[in-house]
Amino acid sequence: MISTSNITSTSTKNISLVNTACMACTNEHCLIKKNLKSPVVSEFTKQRKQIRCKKGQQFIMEGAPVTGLFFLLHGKVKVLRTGLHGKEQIVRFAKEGEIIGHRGFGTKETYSISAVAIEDCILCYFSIENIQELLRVEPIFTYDFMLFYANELNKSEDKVKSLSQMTVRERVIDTLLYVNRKFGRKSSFISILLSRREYADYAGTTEEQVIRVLSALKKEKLITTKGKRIGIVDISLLQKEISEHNFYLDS
DNA sequence: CCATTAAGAGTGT
DNA sequence: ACACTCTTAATGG
Repeated sequence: MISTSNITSTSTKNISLVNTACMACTNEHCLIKKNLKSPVVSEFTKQRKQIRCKKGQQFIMEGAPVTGLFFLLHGKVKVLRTGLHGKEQIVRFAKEGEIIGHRGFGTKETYSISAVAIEDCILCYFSIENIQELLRVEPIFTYDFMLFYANELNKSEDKVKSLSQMTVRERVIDTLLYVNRKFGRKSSFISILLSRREYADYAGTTEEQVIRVLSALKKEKLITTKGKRIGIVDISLLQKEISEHNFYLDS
């Protein structure tokens, strides 16, 4: 679950931020950072624990008792649920500023999802007791939190729709647009490294299907590839292909 | 630095 | 889904 073992991060890109205080944090989208002007929230911040997580490391295990809530300070994470046949379904990807583990929170006493780092990560962690206390006493924060939940619910309903109504090709395209929107591009390639398998796990298909759709898109000059990297050439054509079916989602 | 090996991409059946 | 080839990344001398 929570990785206590934290090998001091070595070679990989300087993640040398040591105990970045919330005050100095640059994640403007973080719900805590956003509400720091509240003295209650600011005081609460002292309960924060910082956890480092290496690429590939799992820090939330589906089915394990809920202990707290994670805020992603740095890095990228995939959130997944193990399907009936042992297949993993990627529910969403997360980047800096996002909350992870919120679903096992409330009535549930175990996490309903797993979370694993797809890059070296730094996580901010708060125990469930601390968060609950904050939610009880600070309505401004609670309100933001509620908005966040409402939004999450929308997205997951949209995801269900896309999985059940789109063709494989459309789902792969939808996935490409989603990661492109979320992580952006760097020198004409989507700035995240995902295996074809991971694209498949998000799109709800198999690795082979993804590879085939990708090479078809490549032939049609809609995307380019270089190893694992994928670059979108004609984003509007891809969007069009999905929006024509009225399934273009902004999740 | 090069050579070996492992992992992942891509394709045909 | 499986088997196979090819490419690229990781490892170790």
